[in-house]
Amino acid sequence: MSNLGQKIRELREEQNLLLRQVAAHLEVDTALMSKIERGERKASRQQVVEIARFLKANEEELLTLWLADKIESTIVEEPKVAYQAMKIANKKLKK
Amino acid sequence: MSNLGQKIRELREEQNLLLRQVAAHLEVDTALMSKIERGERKASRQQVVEIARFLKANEEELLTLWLADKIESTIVEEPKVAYQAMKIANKKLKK
DNA sequence: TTACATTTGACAAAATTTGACAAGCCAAAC
DNA sequence: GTTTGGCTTGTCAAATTTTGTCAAATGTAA
Repeated sequence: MSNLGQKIRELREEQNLLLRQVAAHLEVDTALMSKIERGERKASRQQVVEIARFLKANEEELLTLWLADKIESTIVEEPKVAYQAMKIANKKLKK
Repeated sequence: MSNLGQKIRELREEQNLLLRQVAAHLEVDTALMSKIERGERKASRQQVVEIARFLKANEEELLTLWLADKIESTIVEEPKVAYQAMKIANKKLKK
């Protein structure tokens, strides 16, 4: 399960909401919502924003998890050089 | 200029090679090679491997720069949460 | 069994990426 | 000032990847 998906599921279950209800608010199929929670599909940025609103979560926090997922899926194929590449990217970030 | 592109250009110029010559070895258009060096197009993984061979460079080093470029382009749109997301991704990496 | 929530697989539609081609720019040589 | 050669740029079609739906399957509680 992805960082974001896990968080969404937690929030949703805490509030006793159904996948169907969250999906309805995003105007997407329930199946897609299921996939997003399980990390089988990535949510779009706009979807993350809407999910945050609907689940009364901190938007920035969800966006952080969403971006972390993206980074993870970028590096996962290159474990050998991932760490070093992260270091380089991080350096640029600080500028 | 991208991390990888800059490195490729340095290597190529050190060896007094023309874009056209490197392009020929990859069997791509010179224009594409130019774009790769300037970071306007991403090289494929296989292309990076071939470039390393042709320019007698360390393959792992070039792959590192190539991955760093990918990470950078992933995070650049979300500067606000990028640092924190990197931290999360990095944590996962260590496992 | 029924009813309902979630998951799965297959697929079409949509979006993004890739690379070629042609035309353009620039400097050096003539 | 024209030609030459290397590099760059814009555009576009093709290829690839991603997205989201639908139908069917699975799970689950009553």
